[in-house]
Amino acid sequence: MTSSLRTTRPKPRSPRRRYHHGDLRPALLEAALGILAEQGAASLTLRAVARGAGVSQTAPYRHFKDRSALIGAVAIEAFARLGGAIGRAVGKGPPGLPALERGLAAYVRFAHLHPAEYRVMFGAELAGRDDRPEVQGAAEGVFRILGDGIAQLQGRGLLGRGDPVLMAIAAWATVHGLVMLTLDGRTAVTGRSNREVAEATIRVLLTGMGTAPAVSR
Amino acid sequence: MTSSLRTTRPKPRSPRRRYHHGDLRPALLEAALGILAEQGAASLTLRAVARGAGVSQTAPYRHFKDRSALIGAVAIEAFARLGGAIGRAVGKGPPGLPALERGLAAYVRFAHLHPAEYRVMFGAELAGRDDRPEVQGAAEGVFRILGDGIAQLQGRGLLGRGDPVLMAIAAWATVHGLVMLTLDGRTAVTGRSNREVAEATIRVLLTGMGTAPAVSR
DNA sequence: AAGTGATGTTGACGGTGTCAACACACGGAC
DNA sequence: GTCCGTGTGTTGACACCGTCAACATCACTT
Repeated sequence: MTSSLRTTRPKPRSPRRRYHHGDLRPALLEAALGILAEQGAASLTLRAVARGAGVSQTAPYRHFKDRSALIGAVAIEAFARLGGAIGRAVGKGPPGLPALERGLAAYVRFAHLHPAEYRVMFGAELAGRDDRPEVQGAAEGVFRILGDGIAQLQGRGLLGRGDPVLMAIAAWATVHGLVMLTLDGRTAVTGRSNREVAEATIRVLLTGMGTAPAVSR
Repeated sequence: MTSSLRTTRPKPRSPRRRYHHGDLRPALLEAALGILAEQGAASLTLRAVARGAGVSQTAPYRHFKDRSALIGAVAIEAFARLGGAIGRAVGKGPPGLPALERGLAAYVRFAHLHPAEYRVMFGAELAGRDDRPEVQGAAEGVFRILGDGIAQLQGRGLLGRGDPVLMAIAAWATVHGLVMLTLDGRTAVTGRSNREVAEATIRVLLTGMGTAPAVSR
């Protein structure tokens, strides 16, 4: 439950090859991030992570129930960092609609900087599981930033009326789809750059939210 | 290259267990669709498809270079059906913006009706491969419907100005993200129904495209 | 009638997730 | 200080997967 990457290593007591690693869980998550960055999401295998931590292939089972639990832990960390990146982007600069735009751009930038991690966050392994509430919670944390911001802007009359939750979902769907299409190389054939595509898409979204009659509910 | 599901079986000559299947490729694709519908995309394995067609596990290699080629063939078929569904929805009813809205709704409906197939179309196996141009082509076919429609509506002054390609990408990204989030159950916690979510998102999108200053280019 | 190329099968290899049984080592109870 | 229990890591094994090489079958040409 504590998660978080290594901060202070407990006991590097003996110098060489000891039977117990002593700090395996963070080491596994670290190895997972390394694999994601260097080899991509497809190579994120339980055995590869164990190898990366210099440990036997079944050792991870002492810290993660199964492969998808490890994936989930990685996703939770990544969601937290994504939320941090968005929060920082929103914070530094003028408030209001520009802040919302900076937040959305930060979302897209994070995904483009860490494509493999983003794929893990929204990959098939974690899709549609009502177990693993912690992963859902981490995702909701990011979503809440968006929803709160939108509700606030609505209150100041800077966005159209309507259910802020539905509007937040629409915004999330837009940036998520944008990220997925660009990450998958689906927009490459059009000759437009990722930057152009992102700017145009966010502009359409902001325009739509600005004057949207949105929804009856 | 011929693809397409079984239309006329060539020779069911001998009644029982013959060495050569005689019509394997379509049978494999049929089996793949069955697995997708009944067990989901995760179970779409080469061996399972072979079992489904009642054939040895390596028989598919006579018709598909590797697993991802089979996946690609399934995706191509699915893209074609998606395009058909969109075209039909656009065709039946009044033209103009309502037609665009019907097309977008049909896109979302198709994905919700065939979630496993949609996951295959946009799954990690096919993501970001510049080989397999046929899959890219099939996806482009659907994209072109959208782009042409948007350009046409722009010409009639029913949509905002700007690069129609970028606007089409924005629209595609929005519905794709919408589909992904709902398919993955990510919007379930908000308590909003898929229908509500889809309608609100499409409304925001249409509003954004209607008056969007869009893009300099 | 011969044989040739396309189509299926058999057997095998390495890789993967996962489980059961075993080995080690740290910490508290006496 | 010794004993031992529990958490942590290892070994060995199983089933499943994608893939390849070698072999079997069969329809069609000549």
